[in-house]
Amino acid sequence: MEIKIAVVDDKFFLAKAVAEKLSFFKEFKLKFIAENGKDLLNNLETNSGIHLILMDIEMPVLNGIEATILVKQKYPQIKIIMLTVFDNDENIFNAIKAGADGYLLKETNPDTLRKGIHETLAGGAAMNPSIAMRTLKLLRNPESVKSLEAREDISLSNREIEVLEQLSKGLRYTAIAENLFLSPSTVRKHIENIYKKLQVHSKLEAVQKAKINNLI
Amino acid sequence: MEIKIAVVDDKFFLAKAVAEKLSFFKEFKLKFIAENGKDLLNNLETNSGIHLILMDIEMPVLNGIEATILVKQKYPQIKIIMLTVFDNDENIFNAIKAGADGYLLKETNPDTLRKGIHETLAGGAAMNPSIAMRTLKLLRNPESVKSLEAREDISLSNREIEVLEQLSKGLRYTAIAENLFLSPSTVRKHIENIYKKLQVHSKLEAVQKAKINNLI
DNA sequence: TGAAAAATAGGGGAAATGCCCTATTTGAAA
DNA sequence: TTTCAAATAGGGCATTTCCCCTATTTTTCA
Repeated sequence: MEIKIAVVDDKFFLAKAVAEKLSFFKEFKLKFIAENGKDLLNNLETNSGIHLILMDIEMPVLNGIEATILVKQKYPQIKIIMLTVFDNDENIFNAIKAGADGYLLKETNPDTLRKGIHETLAGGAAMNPSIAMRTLKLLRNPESVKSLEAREDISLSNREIEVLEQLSKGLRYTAIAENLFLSPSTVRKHIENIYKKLQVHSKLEAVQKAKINNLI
Repeated sequence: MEIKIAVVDDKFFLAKAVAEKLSFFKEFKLKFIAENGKDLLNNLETNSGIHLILMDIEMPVLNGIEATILVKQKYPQIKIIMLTVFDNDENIFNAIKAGADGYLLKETNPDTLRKGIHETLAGGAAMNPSIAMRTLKLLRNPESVKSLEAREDISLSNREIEVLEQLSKGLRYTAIAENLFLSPSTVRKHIENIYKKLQVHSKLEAVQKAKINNLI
């Protein structure tokens, strides 16, 4: 069966790149490219039978989140996969709330995109693993959802996040050192640095701040 | 690098099937197969350096959810992928809350399993699309989550809850004493009692358990 | 009213934490 | 290729926490 697809993106070259990825597979029929949400809605009125939309988020006139809400309202049968360069929590969460059926990054290779489309049409959700992990963290931490706007710009190293994760379970420095094959001194050092970056002064405060910012 | 894996499943033939899937790939080293959560924990004590656990859910003695909580508490660096035949919302949600890094179905083919393991070790989450869709629905519907929460029967006095609330903000005993017009000794005493009731041994654990059980 | 539970208060000691200090190695970026 | 951030490791010390112990007063409720 021929799968009818629409692409929504205001950046011409990016839309072109997506179109090319689709063209590798003969089961996909690209029906149109819309420049923004408004343009998409207009096209949908004349162009019936679209199965799936690949939607960018950042767009003028009507952005991808708003467009998703409107499309799902009017044509709930149409599947929507967000396809964007950005993967911040706020975008991910808003897209999910808006009713998106998947969330992939632009860098996704043609084969993964193809697989994602088929899975989505089969009733599943297409997500790349790092985004899947973000959704799991959001689910674990209802608090973090409430404060999406109040995020600070905190950059911890991978090692620091590992240590913080251990800390968050209530482990002592010695236990953390054993788990990560480090000396307790190193663990202490990492924790000192974490405290400075987060501007806190105890385990508990560190863990809470980390959770609000979806670091762990 | 060699990836050290443990499999946990009480059904011998199913465990065998998973082991065989892993054996197709030379980067995986199956360190042991445990029959249940208890057996897993025993094995982990002598067998250090495990990178990832493939865990069944339905098991006698200590099920996959409980085992995940305990493993993550003691060895947060170990990644856990649930590998089960059932995919009801309650299992999925509880597994995520317990700290699972992924959720795949037993029917998963060797190649997908391999990909999932690598993605998980790279910090992503392995999920099959139908399960990803379930998590999206859970995120959209915070209400649906509430009914799934597994709560223990813990009864704290009002005063204890007050103290716990202060504790959860990261305050020291002396600060809590001042806020509640108590002597530090009394605060200490309350906290001791709280720890006994919650069966924990530190501020952080107490606060987490209290949150899970909606006490604060 | 009498017993039980909760709240109050304190002592003491071992362990853990938080915060200074220095120092080497390594890997990435400029 | 140099320079800088990150990761590693350790010493020292004041403070805090955690876990025992006992003890009195207040509240609840059976």
